[in-house]
Amino acid sequence: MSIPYIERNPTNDEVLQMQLAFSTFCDGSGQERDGNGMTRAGWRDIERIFAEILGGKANENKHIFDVLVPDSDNEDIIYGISLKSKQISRASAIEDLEEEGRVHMEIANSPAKFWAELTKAGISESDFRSKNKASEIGQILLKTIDSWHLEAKTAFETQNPDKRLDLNKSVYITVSYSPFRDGIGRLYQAHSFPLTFPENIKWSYISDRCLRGMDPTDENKTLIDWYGLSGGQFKYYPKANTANYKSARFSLLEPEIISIVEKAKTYWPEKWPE
DNA sequence: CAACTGGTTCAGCATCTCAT
DNA sequence: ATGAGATGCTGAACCAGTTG
Repeated sequence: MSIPYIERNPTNDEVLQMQLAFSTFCDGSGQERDGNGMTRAGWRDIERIFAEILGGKANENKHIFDVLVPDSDNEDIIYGISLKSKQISRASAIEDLEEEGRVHMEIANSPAKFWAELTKAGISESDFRSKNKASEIGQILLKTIDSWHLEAKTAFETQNPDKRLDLNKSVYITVSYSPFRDGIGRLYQAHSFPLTFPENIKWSYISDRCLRGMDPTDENKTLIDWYGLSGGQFKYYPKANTANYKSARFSLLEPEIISIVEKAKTYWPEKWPE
């Protein structure tokens, strides 16, 4: 039995499991409020869903890898999953993911870490402000992110000496979803991508604040934005149809909303003081 | 709608405080 | 004086909002 999103596309049944699992969080228990009493799964909920369905476990501690999944044949081989979720603002953008659409990932928000590496390489903020060394900076950003993965691997293998964390098959998984639309609700879709970035990204400043890397397979399309002076967001926009694996699109079912009190009464009908 | 900025939460760490 | 718990700060993680 191979692992969906890491070694193959999920089956129809596995997408159905995901649809139903996501839908449970609409009953009032999800972390995100979603109008008319509904809720929906927030990032922690999503980590748990993937951990359970893929047979792994969720870290829930803001580490690089949110979920760790053992290989189905050899439980000493572990794959890391870095999970991202993103509402795509344009209403029909979720449909566009089949063709030209791109997935939106916020890989990191840690200006301090990036700048530490840049400083080591002799690059200063004034270089950024004067729009110099674009490709040099871009390379270092990518290398920095790469080093986080290596650090995560080393840390894991130090703590679990008989296990191996396989970075080659570890992935980013992005859950993209549309805004709520009448009659449709929200549509969800998951895509998985390798941890490595493509080669030969061309970097240039597109404004005072943003260093941009263009997609080598389409020189007109943005692949990476880095806002080095405002929050340090590193945003990654791979084309959705270049994903390694993906789910079908799915909507959510609307369960009964169960209040916390109702739930408590259900669990402990005799204990609940009326 | 692309380009940018903001808000919230929490871990991790440093510093403070106060009873012993 | 000391050390354990309280307090506070920073940065990293997230999602989303605003602007032209």
